[in-house]
Amino acid sequence: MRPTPSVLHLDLDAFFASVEQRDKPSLRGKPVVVGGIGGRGVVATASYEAREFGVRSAMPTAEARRRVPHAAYLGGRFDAYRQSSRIVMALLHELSPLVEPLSLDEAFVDLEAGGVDASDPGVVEALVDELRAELTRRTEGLHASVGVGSSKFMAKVASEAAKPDGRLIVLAGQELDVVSPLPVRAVPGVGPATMERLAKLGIATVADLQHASERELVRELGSSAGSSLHELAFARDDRPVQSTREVKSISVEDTFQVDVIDPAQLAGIVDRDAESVAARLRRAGLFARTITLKVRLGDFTTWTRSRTLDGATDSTERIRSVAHGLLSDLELREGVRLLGVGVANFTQAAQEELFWPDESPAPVIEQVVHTAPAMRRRFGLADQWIAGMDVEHDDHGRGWVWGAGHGIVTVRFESRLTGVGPVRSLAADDPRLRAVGPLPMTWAVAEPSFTDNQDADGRAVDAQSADNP
DNA sequence: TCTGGGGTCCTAGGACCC
DNA sequence: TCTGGGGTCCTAGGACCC
Repeated sequence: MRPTPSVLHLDLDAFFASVEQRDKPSLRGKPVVVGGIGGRGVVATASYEAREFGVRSAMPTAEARRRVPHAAYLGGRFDAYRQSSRIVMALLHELSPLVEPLSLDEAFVDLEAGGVDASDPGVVEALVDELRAELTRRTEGLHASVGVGSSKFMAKVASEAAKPDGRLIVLAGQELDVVSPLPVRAVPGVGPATMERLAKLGIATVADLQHASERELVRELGSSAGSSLHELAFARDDRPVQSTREVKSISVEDTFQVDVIDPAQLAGIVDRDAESVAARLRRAGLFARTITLKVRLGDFTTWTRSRTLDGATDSTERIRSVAHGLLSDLELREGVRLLGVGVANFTQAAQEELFWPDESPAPVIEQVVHTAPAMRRRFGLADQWIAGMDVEHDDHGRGWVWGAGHGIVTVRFESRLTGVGPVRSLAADDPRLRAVGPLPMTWAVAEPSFTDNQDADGRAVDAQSADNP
């Protein structure tokens, strides 16, 4: 804990949904849900209008549709989110060289490292107000909540309390007043399972947590969670803001619209996943020793099987062959809901083994019928028009896909720079209609070059963005 | 209502070595 | 001969986060 509130946490409000409302004038003030829009999708972000109906992140989209049938359901445009995220991160870098992105829409900033006089509350208040106003200007209408405190924990708790579109600066000495009345669930790291265990001990609030002994917490939650929770209960937290973090793993997984039973089809999916993971590994200039296969069955039972090699590899063939070996060791009699391949245990240099041990050879796939939407998109087989995506028409200009099916695609022709535009239905194979990228922002931030990417590879944000659809 | 995809960190048990 | 303790590596699963 620092003697002054010099850690800042910024969180963009309803980020994905807000970008959609900014770029789609007809959706402003309306319920918008961004996430998986297939039968097995979940909500990534709901606009505040949708939240009024009880729609929440991680809720099955089917449930959201039941609650708000009239909301706009959009598949997400990660290029657009990344574009705005870069503007925000660049703005934060103007405050301090020490910025730690947690995701596209969240970051910590070390104000002390930026030379800010955090001992003067007036200085911090003015800085945060200017930051939020400038953020809204540069992103052309997004809003952020900002918390400032004497540690990462306090800053995060403060920004959460400030939501939406607010700011809270917790002065040194006020920490316990802010933290004590909170439910334990508000402490980062306390999820449903931990909350249940604490409830059994009669602990519901942070104040309750303060009265529990560290020994009791460690006995119930294990040494790591137990002692860290005991510290956080008193707002003690000395974790530094870290601008770079090493990537520890890379993975790809797909949930299928319908469970897959056909072994040849499963093998084909493992093939594609292994290829995609190997490509990302090479792009990052890394070599992996551990390869993991993940399988989820129809009843949600989840298995992972992994193998650690003597050497480190970035070879598609090697990863494919190990993943196939792991798959064939499983006895799959039921349908598979999810399949994925991951790599971990990285080194910076190849340490290829001279000989590969005998593994089950990768089966020859004659014909693979991919059912996952991501897979179909990759193959351009179907789902050409996904709700929410940016399109351009030779005659009607820029717009976005409102819906598609039965050979028809419905487009609303509008953009961030127009008013609410008209809706037109077109033939799905209209040659004058094509998918396009997001409209450039006036406040442009250069996309990180390939070299920059490698340098910044430590950051989870970059690892995530590498292969998003 | 029926549960995404990308990650990180932790735990526990077994193998193995000294 | 039975009995160690500590450290490291690997595997599997689980909790959590956005």
